[in-house]
Amino acid sequence: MLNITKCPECGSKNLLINREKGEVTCKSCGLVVEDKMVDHGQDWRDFEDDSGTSKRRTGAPMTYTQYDQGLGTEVGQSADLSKLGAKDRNKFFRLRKWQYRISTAIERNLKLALAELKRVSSYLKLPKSVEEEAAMIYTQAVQRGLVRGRSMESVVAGTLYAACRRHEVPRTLDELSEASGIEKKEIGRTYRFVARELGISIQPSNPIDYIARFASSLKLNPETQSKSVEILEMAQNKELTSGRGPTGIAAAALYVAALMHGEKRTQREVADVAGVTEVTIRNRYKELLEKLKLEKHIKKQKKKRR
DNA sequence: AAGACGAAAGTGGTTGA
DNA sequence: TCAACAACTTTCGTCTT
Repeated sequence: MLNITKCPECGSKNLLINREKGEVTCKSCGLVVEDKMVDHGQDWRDFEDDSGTSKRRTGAPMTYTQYDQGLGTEVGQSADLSKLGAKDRNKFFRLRKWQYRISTAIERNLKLALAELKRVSSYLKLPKSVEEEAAMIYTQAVQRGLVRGRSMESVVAGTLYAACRRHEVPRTLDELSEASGIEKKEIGRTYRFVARELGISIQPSNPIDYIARFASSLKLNPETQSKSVEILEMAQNKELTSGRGPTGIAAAALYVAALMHGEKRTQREVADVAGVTEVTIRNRYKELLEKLKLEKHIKKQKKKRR
């Protein structure tokens, strides 16, 4: 299982193996090479923070991407209906009607939603474990009636966003938006709502989590990549990262690292892959330089004329 | 000519009264 | 519910390479 050494997509040997998440990701092109080593039996970490009612999972592994998790029941067909008296027959019909109403409302929704979920997930090349988690969250959301008043698609997008964050493979709201066709702010809204209602605790996403993906779409060297991670860690120690958009910081760190390693990328290039503007990069970049005293590493001459 | 820089005004979201 | 606020964007003029 772990004898993969090369990315089948781009041939790079620069693979990132994450045993905890059970994934092998290509750092060069972002392809998820292998994600089948997941043990679904213990994939579910505590679903809520330590306080309060925990929904720790027990029992046999289930797959949430199957819309009824294989647990559906049905009131029987009308095979031996003739044996029943009129009263029983009425009861039978009533029961089946109820069963029909309950099951169709929830299950049909789930079926549709999970299809949409899979579509978006594969569009974004998300690992299976994320997809599973998103499906699980969505299922709970439906059962709690949280979808009411919201479009199914936006809730799907929101749960996917949440699942990505929990698995530390964050996608930006923009990417989710592009993949799902739902407006960014709508996704953010439903995401927050669902997260709050289900008591999912999600820490603010870490800029470092974005580095690998951004670096590979910019075709930067691994050294540059690890340099930018270093920069980010320093920045975090100096509390430069709080309150700032993680993508902006990640972009700036990448930009600086690229300069230091002579792999120059324009601000525009970096800005594009990170989904921020050049101005934001400049601001973060400026802060990084002065707060981290990195000036000496970059050839620079200051000249002011007016 | 393209990239980098910075000022100023505008936008959407969060927060606290 | 509303206003203040911070982060980020858009736009644009200027400087640098």
